[in-house]
Amino acid sequence: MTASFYLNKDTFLVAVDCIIMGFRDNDLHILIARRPFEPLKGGWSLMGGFVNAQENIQESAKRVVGEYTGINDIYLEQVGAYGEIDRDVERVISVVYYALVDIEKFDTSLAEKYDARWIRITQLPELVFDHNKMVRDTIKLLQQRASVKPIGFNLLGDQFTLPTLQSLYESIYQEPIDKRNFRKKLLTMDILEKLEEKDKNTSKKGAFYYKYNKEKYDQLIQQGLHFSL
Amino acid sequence: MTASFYLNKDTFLVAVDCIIMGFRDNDLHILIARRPFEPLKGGWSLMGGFVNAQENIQESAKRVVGEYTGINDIYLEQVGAYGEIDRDVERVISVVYYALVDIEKFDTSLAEKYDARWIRITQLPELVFDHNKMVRDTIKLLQQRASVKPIGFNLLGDQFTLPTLQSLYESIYQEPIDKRNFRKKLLTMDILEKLEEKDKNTSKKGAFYYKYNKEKYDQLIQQGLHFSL
DNA sequence: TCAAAAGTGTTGACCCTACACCCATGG
DNA sequence: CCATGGGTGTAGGGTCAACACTTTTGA
Repeated sequence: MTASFYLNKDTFLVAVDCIIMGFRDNDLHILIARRPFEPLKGGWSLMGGFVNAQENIQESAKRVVGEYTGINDIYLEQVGAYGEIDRDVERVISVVYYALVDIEKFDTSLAEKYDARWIRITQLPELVFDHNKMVRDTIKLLQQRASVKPIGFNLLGDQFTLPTLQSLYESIYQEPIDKRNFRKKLLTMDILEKLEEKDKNTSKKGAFYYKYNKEKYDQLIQQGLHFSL
Repeated sequence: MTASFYLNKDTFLVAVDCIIMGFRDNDLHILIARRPFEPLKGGWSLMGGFVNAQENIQESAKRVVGEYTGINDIYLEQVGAYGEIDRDVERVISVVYYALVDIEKFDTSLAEKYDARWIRITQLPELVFDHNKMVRDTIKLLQQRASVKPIGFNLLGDQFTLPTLQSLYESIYQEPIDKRNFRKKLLTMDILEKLEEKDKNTSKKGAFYYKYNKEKYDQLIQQGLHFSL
Protein backbone atom coordinates (compact mmCIF):
# COMPACT_ATOMS: atom_id res chain seq x y z
CA MET A 1 0.00 0.00 0.00
CA THR A 2 2.75 2.46 0.78
CA ALA A 3 4.04 2.05 -2.72
CA SER A 4 0.90 2.75 -4.65
CA PHE A 5 2.42 5.73 -6.41
CA TYR A 6 5.06 3.49 -7.87
CA LEU A 7 2.63 1.33 -9.78
CA ASN A 8 2.20 1.57 -13.50
CA LYS A 9 5.60 3.11 -14.06
CA ASP A 10 7.91 1.85 -16.75
CA THR A 11 10.73 -0.36 -15.66
CA PHE A 12 14.10 -0.83 -17.30
CA LEU A 13 16.92 -3.24 -17.69
CA VAL A 14 19.93 -1.68 -16.01
CA ALA A 15 23.40 -2.70 -17.07
CA VAL A 16 26.85 -1.80 -15.87
CA ASP A 17 29.59 -1.32 -18.41
CA CYS A 18 33.11 -1.29 -17.08
CA ILE A 19 36.09 0.42 -18.56
CA ILE A 20 38.80 -1.73 -17.10
CA MET A 21 42.14 -0.01 -17.41
CA GLY A 22 45.61 -1.37 -16.98
CA PHE A 23 49.08 -0.06 -17.71
CA ARG A 24 51.55 -2.05 -19.80
CA ASP A 25 54.34 -1.35 -22.29
CA ASN A 26 54.24 2.37 -21.63
CA ASP A 27 50.56 2.71 -22.49
CA LEU A 28 47.16 2.57 -20.91
CA HIS A 29 45.19 -0.44 -22.06
CA ILE A 30 41.53 -1.24 -21.88
CA LEU A 31 40.06 -4.71 -21.64
CA ILE A 32 37.52 -5.36 -24.37
CA ALA A 33 35.91 -8.54 -25.66
CA ARG A 34 34.05 -9.97 -28.58
CA ARG A 35 30.37 -9.80 -27.82
CA PRO A 36 29.14 -13.38 -27.44
CA PHE A 37 25.48 -12.88 -28.28
CA GLU A 38 23.12 -11.03 -30.54
CA PRO A 39 22.62 -8.25 -31.35
CA LEU A 40 26.00 -7.28 -32.78
CA LYS A 41 27.45 -10.65 -31.87
CA GLY A 42 31.19 -10.58 -32.52
CA GLY A 43 31.49 -6.80 -32.20
CA TRP A 44 34.01 -5.31 -29.82
CA SER A 45 32.48 -4.43 -26.51
CA LEU A 46 33.31 -3.18 -23.05
CA MET A 47 32.94 -5.65 -20.22
CA GLY A 48 29.43 -5.47 -18.92
CA GLY A 49 26.61 -7.19 -17.16
CA PHE A 50 23.18 -6.59 -15.79
CA VAL A 51 22.46 -5.22 -12.36
CA ASN A 52 20.73 -7.72 -10.10
CA ALA A 53 17.93 -6.74 -7.81
CA GLN A 54 19.84 -7.72 -4.69
CA GLU A 55 23.01 -5.68 -5.26
CA ASN A 56 23.71 -2.00 -5.52
CA ILE A 57 25.17 -0.66 -8.74
CA GLN A 58 28.73 -0.36 -7.54
CA GLU A 59 28.62 -3.94 -6.33
CA SER A 60 27.49 -4.99 -9.79
CA ALA A 61 30.46 -3.23 -11.29
CA LYS A 62 32.85 -4.85 -8.84
CA ARG A 63 31.33 -8.21 -9.62
CA VAL A 64 31.72 -7.67 -13.36
CA VAL A 65 35.34 -6.60 -13.02
CA GLY A 66 36.08 -9.60 -10.82
CA GLU A 67 34.37 -11.94 -13.23
CA TYR A 68 36.38 -10.82 -16.24
CA THR A 69 39.78 -10.18 -14.67
CA GLY A 70 40.00 -12.27 -11.52
CA ILE A 71 41.06 -9.11 -9.70
CA ASN A 72 39.21 -7.88 -6.65
CA ASP A 73 41.55 -5.18 -5.45
CA ILE A 74 40.47 -2.38 -7.72
CA TYR A 75 39.85 1.33 -7.84
CA LEU A 76 36.35 1.95 -9.07
CA GLU A 77 34.56 5.16 -9.88
CA GLN A 78 31.30 5.89 -11.59
CA VAL A 79 31.37 7.77 -14.86
CA GLY A 80 27.63 8.21 -15.30
CA ALA A 81 24.39 6.81 -16.64
CA TYR A 82 23.80 6.39 -20.35
CA GLY A 83 20.19 6.30 -21.33
CA GLU A 84 19.59 7.01 -24.97
CA ILE A 85 16.51 5.25 -26.18
CA ASP A 86 18.18 3.52 -29.09
CA ARG A 87 21.49 2.78 -27.46
CA ASP A 88 20.81 -0.95 -27.45
CA VAL A 89 18.14 -3.12 -28.97
CA GLU A 90 16.08 -3.37 -25.88
CA ARG A 91 15.74 -0.25 -23.80
CA VAL A 92 18.73 -0.64 -21.54
CA ILE A 93 20.10 1.98 -19.21
CA SER A 94 23.81 1.57 -18.65
CA VAL A 95 25.73 2.82 -15.69
CA VAL A 96 29.39 3.15 -16.55
CA TYR A 97 32.30 2.66 -14.17
CA TYR A 98 35.96 2.79 -14.80
CA ALA A 99 38.28 0.46 -12.93
CA LEU A 100 42.01 0.89 -12.46
CA VAL A 101 43.74 -2.42 -11.98
CA ASP A 102 47.25 -3.78 -11.72
CA ILE A 103 47.44 -5.60 -15.00
CA GLU A 104 50.00 -8.02 -13.57
CA LYS A 105 47.25 -9.57 -11.50
CA PHE A 106 45.11 -10.31 -14.53
CA ASP A 107 44.06 -13.94 -14.79
CA THR A 108 45.05 -14.65 -18.36
CA SER A 109 42.94 -17.77 -18.58
CA LEU A 110 39.94 -15.46 -18.57
CA ALA A 111 41.13 -13.83 -21.76
CA GLU A 112 40.41 -17.00 -23.71
CA LYS A 113 37.27 -17.80 -21.83
CA TYR A 114 35.69 -14.48 -22.73
CA ASP A 115 37.58 -13.74 -25.94
CA ALA A 116 38.94 -10.64 -24.27
CA ARG A 117 42.06 -8.57 -24.91
CA TRP A 118 43.92 -5.60 -23.59
CA ILE A 119 44.05 -2.91 -26.24
CA ARG A 120 46.05 0.31 -26.13
CA ILE A 121 43.71 3.23 -25.66
CA THR A 122 45.34 4.85 -28.63
CA GLN A 123 44.35 1.93 -30.81
CA LEU A 124 40.82 1.13 -29.79
CA PRO A 125 38.67 -0.25 -32.57
CA GLU A 126 35.08 0.70 -33.20
CA LEU A 127 33.04 -0.59 -30.27
CA VAL A 128 29.38 -1.54 -30.17
CA PHE A 129 26.59 0.87 -29.30
CA ASP A 130 27.80 3.98 -27.49
CA HIS A 131 30.82 2.32 -25.92
CA ASN A 132 33.30 4.57 -27.69
CA LYS A 133 31.63 7.58 -26.17
CA MET A 134 31.81 5.95 -22.76
CA VAL A 135 35.54 5.53 -23.19
CA ARG A 136 36.03 9.10 -24.33
CA ASP A 137 34.09 10.40 -21.34
CA THR A 138 36.11 8.17 -19.05
CA ILE A 139 39.44 9.39 -20.35
CA LYS A 140 38.37 12.96 -19.80
CA LEU A 141 37.27 12.10 -16.27
CA LEU A 142 40.46 10.20 -15.57
CA GLN A 143 42.60 13.11 -16.71
CA GLN A 144 40.60 15.34 -14.46
CA ARG A 145 41.00 12.99 -11.51
CA ALA A 146 44.68 12.43 -12.11
CA SER A 147 45.24 16.16 -11.89
CA VAL A 148 43.72 16.27 -8.43
CA LYS A 149 44.54 12.93 -6.87
CA PRO A 150 47.62 10.79 -7.25
CA ILE A 151 45.31 8.17 -8.64
CA GLY A 152 47.76 6.56 -11.00
CA PHE A 153 49.30 4.32 -8.37
CA ASN A 154 46.28 2.08 -8.64
CA LEU A 155 47.54 1.00 -12.02
CA LEU A 156 50.93 -0.10 -10.79
CA GLY A 157 52.24 -2.82 -8.55
CA ASP A 158 53.74 -2.23 -5.12
CA GLN A 159 56.96 -0.90 -6.55
CA PHE A 160 57.70 0.98 -9.71
CA THR A 161 60.34 3.22 -11.19
CA LEU A 162 60.02 6.92 -11.85
CA PRO A 163 60.39 6.49 -15.61
CA THR A 164 57.48 4.05 -15.50
CA LEU A 165 55.37 6.40 -13.43
CA GLN A 166 56.13 9.19 -15.82
CA SER A 167 55.15 7.22 -18.86
CA LEU A 168 51.93 6.30 -17.10
CA TYR A 169 51.08 9.96 -16.69
CA GLU A 170 52.11 10.67 -20.23
CA SER A 171 49.71 7.99 -21.33
CA ILE A 172 46.90 9.42 -19.23
CA TYR A 173 47.39 12.94 -20.52
CA GLN A 174 48.40 11.78 -23.95
CA GLU A 175 51.25 14.23 -24.09
CA PRO A 176 54.92 14.23 -23.13
CA ILE A 177 56.03 15.51 -19.75
CA ASP A 178 59.36 17.05 -18.87
CA LYS A 179 61.41 14.52 -16.92
CA ARG A 180 63.00 16.90 -14.45
CA ASN A 181 59.83 18.80 -13.71
CA PHE A 182 57.91 15.59 -13.21
CA ARG A 183 60.41 14.19 -10.75
CA LYS A 184 60.69 17.44 -8.89
CA LYS A 185 56.97 17.65 -8.37
CA LEU A 186 56.52 14.05 -7.37
CA LEU A 187 59.43 13.98 -4.98
CA THR A 188 58.51 17.24 -3.28
CA MET A 189 55.05 15.82 -2.58
CA ASP A 190 56.86 13.46 -0.30
CA ILE A 191 54.68 10.42 -0.86
CA LEU A 192 57.35 8.28 -2.50
CA GLU A 193 60.01 6.19 -0.84
CA LYS A 194 63.14 5.22 -2.69
CA LEU A 195 64.08 1.59 -2.40
CA GLU A 196 67.47 -0.10 -2.65
CA GLU A 197 66.88 -2.23 -5.71
CA LYS A 198 66.95 -1.19 -9.30
CA ASP A 199 64.92 -2.31 -12.23
CA LYS A 200 67.38 -3.32 -14.92
CA ASN A 201 64.88 -4.51 -17.48
CA THR A 202 64.75 -1.37 -19.50
CA SER A 203 68.25 0.02 -19.26
CA LYS A 204 71.83 -0.97 -18.50
CA LYS A 205 72.08 1.61 -15.78
CA GLY A 206 68.89 0.55 -14.09
CA ALA A 207 66.24 2.72 -12.45
CA PHE A 208 65.59 2.74 -8.75
CA TYR A 209 62.34 1.29 -7.55
CA TYR A 210 60.06 3.43 -5.44
CA LYS A 211 56.99 2.62 -3.46
CA TYR A 212 54.40 5.03 -2.25
CA ASN A 213 53.76 5.85 1.35
CA LYS A 214 50.18 4.74 1.86
CA GLU A 215 49.55 6.92 4.89
CA LYS A 216 50.67 10.18 3.35
CA TYR A 217 48.97 9.23 0.14
CA ASP A 218 45.63 8.67 1.88
CA GLN A 219 46.15 11.86 3.81
CA LEU A 220 46.58 13.79 0.59
CA ILE A 221 43.55 12.17 -0.99
CA GLN A 222 41.54 13.23 2.02
CA GLN A 223 42.65 16.82 1.61
CA GLY A 224 41.79 16.75 -2.07
CA LEU A 225 45.22 18.12 -2.82
CA HIS A 226 45.74 19.81 -6.11
CA PHE A 227 48.23 17.67 -7.91
CA SER A 228 48.52 19.36 -11.25
CA LEU A 229 50.58 17.11 -13.48
CA MET B 1 14.66 -13.53 -31.09
CA THR B 2 17.61 -11.16 -31.19
CA ALA B 3 16.99 -10.22 -27.61
CA SER B 4 16.89 -13.63 -26.03
CA PHE B 5 19.85 -12.91 -23.79
CA TYR B 6 17.95 -10.05 -22.23
CA LEU B 7 15.18 -12.24 -20.89
CA ASN B 8 14.89 -13.09 -17.23
CA LYS B 9 16.89 -10.12 -16.10
CA ASP B 10 15.71 -7.91 -13.28
CA THR B 11 14.16 -4.62 -14.25
CA PHE B 12 14.05 -1.43 -12.25
CA LEU B 13 12.13 1.72 -11.76
CA VAL B 14 14.36 4.56 -12.87
CA ALA B 15 13.80 8.03 -11.49
CA VAL B 16 15.43 11.37 -12.15
CA ASP B 17 16.04 13.69 -9.24
CA CYS B 18 16.82 17.26 -10.11
CA ILE B 19 18.81 19.71 -8.11
CA ILE B 20 17.35 22.91 -9.44
CA MET B 21 19.56 25.82 -8.55
CA GLY B 22 18.86 29.49 -8.67
CA PHE B 23 20.63 32.58 -7.39
CA ARG B 24 18.86 35.12 -5.25
CA ASP B 25 19.69 37.48 -2.39
CA ASN B 26 23.40 36.78 -2.68
CA ASP B 27 23.01 33.05 -2.21
CA LEU B 28 22.50 29.91 -4.20
CA HIS B 29 19.09 28.41 -3.62
CA ILE B 30 17.70 24.98 -4.35
CA LEU B 31 14.10 24.21 -5.11
CA ILE B 32 12.68 21.56 -2.80
CA ALA B 33 9.14 20.43 -2.06
CA ARG B 34 7.06 18.55 0.42
CA ARG B 35 6.71 15.00 -0.76
CA PRO B 36 3.06 14.50 -1.67
CA PHE B 37 2.83 10.74 -1.25
CA GLU B 38 3.95 7.87 0.89
CA PRO B 39 6.49 6.78 1.90
CA LEU B 40 7.82 9.76 3.84
CA LYS B 41 4.88 11.88 2.78
CA GLY B 42 5.50 15.45 3.89
CA GLY B 43 9.27 15.09 4.01
CA TRP B 44 11.48 17.55 2.13
CA SER B 45 12.49 16.24 -1.22
CA LEU B 46 14.26 17.19 -4.41
CA MET B 47 12.14 17.56 -7.50
CA GLY B 48 11.89 14.23 -9.22
CA GLY B 49 9.95 11.99 -11.49
CA PHE B 50 10.15 8.66 -13.21
CA VAL B 51 11.78 8.06 -16.55
CA ASN B 52 9.32 7.05 -19.24
CA ALA B 53 10.10 4.37 -21.77
CA GLN B 54 9.85 6.75 -24.69
CA GLU B 55 12.30 9.43 -23.52
CA ASN B 56 15.99 9.42 -22.78
CA ILE B 57 17.16 10.26 -19.30
CA GLN B 58 18.19 13.82 -19.99
CA GLU B 59 14.81 14.48 -21.56
CA SER B 60 13.17 13.21 -18.41
CA ALA B 61 15.20 15.63 -16.36
CA LYS B 62 14.33 18.51 -18.66
CA ARG B 63 10.68 17.55 -18.42
CA VAL B 64 10.81 17.45 -14.64
CA VAL B 65 12.50 20.83 -14.39
CA GLY B 66 9.97 22.33 -16.79
CA GLU B 67 7.11 20.82 -14.86
CA TYR B 68 8.16 22.27 -11.54
CA THR B 69 9.56 25.63 -12.60
CA GLY B 70 7.93 26.55 -15.89
CA ILE B 71 11.44 27.20 -17.24
CA ASN B 72 12.69 25.49 -20.35
CA ASP B 73 15.87 27.40 -20.98
CA ILE B 74 18.14 25.61 -18.57
CA TYR B 75 21.66 24.33 -18.15
CA LEU B 76 21.52 20.67 -17.30
CA GLU B 77 24.26 18.26 -16.38
CA GLN B 78 24.21 14.77 -15.02
CA VAL B 79 25.67 14.16 -11.60
CA GLY B 80 25.42 10.39 -11.57
CA ALA B 81 23.35 7.32 -10.80
CA TYR B 82 22.39 6.45 -7.27
CA GLY B 83 21.57 2.83 -6.76
CA GLU B 84 21.69 1.74 -3.17
CA ILE B 85 19.30 -1.10 -2.55
CA ASP B 86 17.52 0.55 0.34
CA ARG B 87 17.56 4.09 -0.95
CA ASP B 88 13.81 4.10 -1.42
CA VAL B 89 11.03 1.72 -0.48
CA GLU B 90 10.84 0.07 -3.82
CA ARG B 91 14.09 -0.60 -5.57
CA VAL B 92 14.48 2.63 -7.45
CA ILE B 93 17.57 3.73 -9.30
CA SER B 94 17.87 7.49 -9.44
CA VAL B 95 19.79 9.45 -11.99
CA VAL B 96 20.62 12.87 -10.64
CA TYR B 97 20.92 16.05 -12.69
CA TYR B 98 21.57 19.54 -11.60
CA ALA B 99 19.92 22.41 -13.40
CA LEU B 100 21.01 26.04 -13.36
CA VAL B 101 18.12 28.38 -13.97
CA ASP B 102 17.42 32.08 -13.93
CA ILE B 103 15.27 32.25 -10.85
CA GLU B 104 13.50 35.34 -12.20
CA LYS B 105 11.80 33.14 -14.74
CA PHE B 106 10.32 30.89 -12.09
CA ASP B 107 6.58 30.49 -12.34
CA THR B 108 5.59 31.21 -8.76
CA SER B 109 2.17 29.69 -9.14
CA LEU B 110 3.93 26.34 -9.28
CA ALA B 111 5.32 26.88 -5.81
CA GLU B 112 1.88 26.56 -4.30
CA LYS B 113 0.79 23.83 -6.64
CA TYR B 114 3.67 21.59 -5.59
CA ASP B 115 4.30 22.96 -2.12
CA ALA B 116 7.77 23.92 -3.26
CA ARG B 117 10.25 26.51 -2.05
CA TRP B 118 13.62 27.93 -2.81
CA ILE B 119 15.94 27.28 0.11
CA ARG B 120 19.44 28.68 0.57
CA ILE B 121 21.97 25.92 0.12
CA THR B 122 23.48 26.91 3.42
CA GLN B 123 20.18 26.25 5.14
CA LEU B 124 18.92 23.05 3.62
CA PRO B 125 16.86 20.91 5.95
CA GLU B 126 17.12 17.16 6.22
CA LEU B 127 15.88 15.70 2.95
CA VAL B 128 14.33 12.31 2.31
CA PHE B 129 16.32 9.22 1.35
CA ASP B 130 19.80 10.05 0.04
CA HIS B 131 18.87 13.46 -1.32
CA ASN B 132 21.26 15.29 0.97
CA LYS B 133 24.13 13.28 -0.42
CA MET B 134 22.99 14.10 -3.94
CA VAL B 135 23.14 17.78 -3.09
CA ARG B 136 26.59 17.49 -1.54
CA ASP B 137 27.89 15.67 -4.58
CA THR B 138 26.34 18.29 -6.83
CA ILE B 139 27.95 21.18 -5.01
CA LYS B 140 31.32 19.55 -5.31
CA LEU B 141 30.73 19.00 -9.02
CA LEU B 142 29.48 22.53 -9.51
CA GLN B 143 32.56 23.97 -7.83
CA GLN B 144 34.66 21.85 -10.07
CA ARG B 145 32.82 22.95 -13.18
CA ALA B 146 32.79 26.58 -12.18
CA SER B 147 36.57 26.50 -11.96
CA VAL B 148 36.84 25.33 -15.53
CA LYS B 149 33.91 26.88 -17.34
CA PRO B 150 32.27 30.26 -16.82
CA ILE B 151 29.15 28.32 -15.98
CA GLY B 152 27.70 30.76 -13.51
CA PHE B 153 26.08 32.95 -16.15
CA ASN B 154 23.35 30.37 -16.49
CA LEU B 155 22.10 31.44 -13.09
CA LEU B 156 21.73 35.08 -14.02
CA GLY B 157 19.56 37.06 -16.36
CA ASP B 158 20.80 38.74 -19.51
CA GLN B 159 22.46 41.51 -17.59
CA PHE B 160 24.04 41.59 -14.19
CA THR B 161 26.50 43.62 -12.19
CA LEU B 162 29.99 42.58 -11.21
CA PRO B 163 29.18 42.67 -7.49
CA THR B 164 26.33 40.26 -8.18
CA LEU B 165 28.52 37.98 -10.24
CA GLN B 166 31.09 37.99 -7.50
CA SER B 167 28.64 37.09 -4.80
CA LEU B 168 27.41 34.28 -7.02
CA TYR B 169 30.91 32.83 -7.17
CA GLU B 170 31.35 33.36 -3.47
CA SER B 171 28.19 31.40 -2.94
CA ILE B 172 29.37 28.59 -5.18
CA TYR B 173 32.75 28.32 -3.50
CA GLN B 174 31.38 29.17 -0.11
CA GLU B 175 34.24 31.51 0.60
CA PRO B 176 34.97 35.21 0.09
CA ILE B 177 36.80 36.39 -3.01
CA ASP B 178 38.97 39.46 -3.36
CA LYS B 179 37.07 42.10 -5.29
CA ARG B 180 39.94 43.48 -7.33
CA ASN B 181 41.36 40.11 -8.23
CA PHE B 182 37.95 38.83 -9.24
CA ARG B 183 37.28 41.78 -11.53
CA LYS B 184 40.71 41.66 -13.02
CA LYS B 185 40.37 38.01 -13.94
CA LEU B 186 36.88 38.30 -15.34
CA LEU B 187 37.59 41.39 -17.38
CA THR B 188 40.82 40.09 -18.85
CA MET B 189 38.94 37.02 -20.07
CA ASP B 190 37.21 39.43 -22.36
CA ILE B 191 33.81 37.79 -22.36
CA LEU B 192 31.97 40.63 -20.63
CA GLU B 193 30.59 43.77 -22.17
CA LYS B 194 29.94 46.81 -20.05
CA LEU B 195 26.56 48.43 -20.62
CA GLU B 196 25.45 52.00 -20.15
CA GLU B 197 22.91 51.50 -17.41
CA LYS B 198 23.51 51.04 -13.76
CA ASP B 199 21.72 48.98 -11.19
CA LYS B 200 20.83 51.31 -8.36
CA ASN B 201 18.94 48.83 -6.25
CA THR B 202 21.76 47.99 -3.93
CA SER B 203 23.72 51.20 -3.66
CA LYS B 204 23.46 54.93 -4.13
CA LYS B 205 26.32 55.00 -6.55
CA GLY B 206 24.95 52.19 -8.63
CA ALA B 207 26.84 49.36 -10.33
CA PHE B 208 27.19 49.05 -14.06
CA TYR B 209 25.38 46.26 -15.76
CA TYR B 210 27.34 43.85 -17.89
CA LYS B 211 26.29 41.20 -20.29
CA TYR B 212 28.35 38.36 -21.55
CA ASN B 213 29.47 37.93 -25.11
CA LYS B 214 27.85 34.68 -26.11
CA GLU B 215 30.23 33.94 -28.97
CA LYS B 216 33.42 34.33 -27.00
CA TYR B 217 31.84 32.52 -24.11
CA ASP B 218 30.92 29.52 -26.25
CA GLN B 219 34.35 29.63 -27.79
CA LEU B 220 35.92 29.41 -24.35
CA ILE B 221 33.66 26.57 -23.30
CA GLN B 222 34.73 24.70 -26.39
CA GLN B 223 38.36 25.11 -25.50
CA GLY B 224 37.75 23.93 -21.96
CA LEU B 225 39.57 26.98 -20.69
CA HIS B 226 40.93 26.87 -17.21
CA PHE B 227 39.05 29.52 -15.36
CA SER B 228 40.38 29.16 -11.85
CA LEU B 229 38.22 31.30 -9.59
C1' DT C 1 84.06 1.94 -26.12
C1' DC C 2 79.70 3.11 -27.21
C1' DA C 3 74.74 3.16 -27.14
C1' DA C 4 70.80 3.82 -24.31
C1' DA C 5 68.30 5.16 -20.56
C1' DA C 6 68.70 7.37 -15.69
C1' DG C 7 69.49 11.06 -13.13
C1' DT C 8 70.22 16.01 -11.81
C1' DG C 9 69.45 22.50 -11.10
C1' DT C 10 68.79 26.92 -12.61
C1' DT C 11 66.51 30.82 -14.58
C1' DG C 12 62.92 33.81 -16.51
C1' DA C 13 58.12 34.45 -17.23
C1' DC C 14 53.88 34.48 -15.58
C1' DC C 15 50.22 34.22 -12.27
C1' DC C 16 48.21 34.56 -7.94
C1' DT C 17 47.59 37.03 -3.69
C1' DA C 18 47.43 40.59 -0.56
C1' DC C 19 46.29 45.00 0.32
C1' DA C 20 43.84 50.60 0.96
C1' DC C 21 41.91 54.45 -0.78
C1' DC C 22 38.80 57.44 -3.65
C1' DC C 23 34.20 57.91 -6.02
C1' DA C 24 29.34 58.68 -6.65
C1' DT C 25 25.02 59.38 -4.78
C1' DG C 26 20.51 59.20 -2.10
C1' DG C 27 18.85 60.25 2.02
C1' DC D 1 27.36 65.87 4.63
C1' DC D 2 27.82 61.36 5.52
C1' DA D 3 27.05 56.45 5.11
C1' DT D 4 27.09 52.88 1.79
C1' DG D 5 28.55 50.10 -1.65
C1' DG D 6 31.30 50.64 -6.33
C1' DG D 7 35.38 50.99 -8.42
C1' DT D 8 40.59 50.98 -9.17
C1' DG D 9 46.62 49.32 -9.32
C1' DT D 10 50.80 47.53 -7.66
C1' DA D 11 54.43 44.84 -5.71
C1' DG D 12 56.31 40.34 -3.83
C1' DG D 13 56.29 35.45 -3.73
C1' DG D 14 55.57 31.29 -5.59
C1' DT D 15 54.84 28.17 -9.28
C1' DC D 16 55.45 26.43 -13.94
C1' DA D 17 58.03 25.62 -18.11
C1' DA D 18 62.06 25.38 -20.68
C1' DC D 19 66.40 23.66 -21.13
C1' DA D 20 71.60 20.12 -21.55
C1' DC D 21 74.89 17.53 -19.68
C1' DT D 22 76.84 13.64 -16.77
C1' DT D 23 76.45 8.83 -15.09
C1' DT D 24 76.14 3.95 -15.39
C1' DT D 25 76.75 -0.36 -17.44
C1' DG D 26 75.71 -4.34 -20.62
C1' DA D 27 76.79 -5.68 -24.95
